[in-house]
Amino acid sequence: MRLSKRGEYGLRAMIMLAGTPEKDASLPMVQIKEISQREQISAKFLEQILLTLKNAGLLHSKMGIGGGYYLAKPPSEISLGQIFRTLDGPVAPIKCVSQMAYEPCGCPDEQTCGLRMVMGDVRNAIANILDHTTLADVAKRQSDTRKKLGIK
Amino acid sequence: MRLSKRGEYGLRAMIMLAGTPEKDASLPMVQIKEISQREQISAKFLEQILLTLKNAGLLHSKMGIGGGYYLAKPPSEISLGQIFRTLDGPVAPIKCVSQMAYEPCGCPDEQTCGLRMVMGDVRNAIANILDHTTLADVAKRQSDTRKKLGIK
DNA sequence: AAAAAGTCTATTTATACAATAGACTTTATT
DNA sequence: AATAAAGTCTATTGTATAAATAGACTTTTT
Repeated sequence: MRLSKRGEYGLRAMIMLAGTPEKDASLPMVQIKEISQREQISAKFLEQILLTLKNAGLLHSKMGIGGGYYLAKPPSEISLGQIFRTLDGPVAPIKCVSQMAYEPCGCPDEQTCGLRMVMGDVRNAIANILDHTTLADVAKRQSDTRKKLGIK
Repeated sequence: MRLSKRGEYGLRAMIMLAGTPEKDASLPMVQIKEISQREQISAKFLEQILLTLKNAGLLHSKMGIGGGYYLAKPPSEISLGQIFRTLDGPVAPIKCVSQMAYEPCGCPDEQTCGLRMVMGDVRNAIANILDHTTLADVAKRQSDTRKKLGIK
C-alpha cells in the first residue's frame, strides 16, 4: 500500500507551505529551490510535482524575480485527500470500490464479493483520514508536538 | 494505494478456499486449475502465488492425483493481513511508519514530521482492518449477504 | 508405467515510477 | 532595453516492479 515518491514529495511540500508564516503582511511565497533543498528532493522532479498541483488548483504561483509558490486556499480548506488524489490517483486499493474512479473488477458478482467488501472498508478508512485531515490540521499537530517536546 | 494483482488473486483464492465445504469428512482440497477457472486467473501465475502462500505456512498441499491445496489452519485463524503481507509486503504507505519492516525515511526529524504522523494513522487504520479480519469473517459476511439478498 | 497433481526457478514482457533535459515564458531590476 | 531570476511545459531516458509465461522436475495414485 505504498505512497509514491511523487505523493510523498508533494505532500511534504504542501505541508511545508502550510507551515510557512507570512512575512511582512505579504504572501508566504516559497521557491522550488528552497523546498528542494530543505527536503532533499531533486529540484527538477519537484518542479513537475508542483506544476501538477498548480494545474489542479491547489497552488498558485508567481513568475519572475521574487516569485514562487503559495497555497491557492487557506490551509484549512485543503485536504490531504485532494493532494493525494492529484498525485497518486484513487485512494481505493481496487477499482471496483473507488468512489472517485469506479470501474468494475473481474469478480463474478460484485454484490456478494467478500474481497470487495473488505477492500471497501479499507478504502473508506483511508479516505476518512485523508479527506478529513487538512493542511491546517497537520500544521497544528506538528506545532503541538514540538511544544510538547519543548523543541524549537 | 493499490492492491497488486498478486495480492488480489491470492486473497481471492484464499477466500474461496475458506468457503469450500468439506466433502465426505475429507479435507476441502482444491486444485490450481479449478481456482484459475472459477476466478479467471492465469493458472501459471496462480501457481506462483499459491506456492508463496504455501511457503509462508498459510496453505498446505498434496501432490499427485486427487491432490490440491487446502488451508493450513482453520479460516478463523488466518487473517487477511497475513495474506496481504506475504504477497504485497508491508501495509504501511511509507517505510518510517511500518511496524513489520521499519526503515527511516528522509525527513529531518521523525518525531515532529507531520506527514509521518498522518501516514502512521493510515497504516494503523489499514492494519486494524486487515489484521482483525479473518477468512472466517469474510466467509460469514459473504453468506450473510447472500442470505439477505435471497441469492443461491 | 502413466497420468495428475504440485514444485521450483528462470526468463520475458509490460507498465508505472522516478528522474533528467532543455527550450520557453514571465517579471523585476538596473 | 538587457539581464537575471523565477516558473512552464513537454519529451525522453532510466529503472524497478509487477505480471505473465515457460519448462523441466517431483510426488502420488491407479
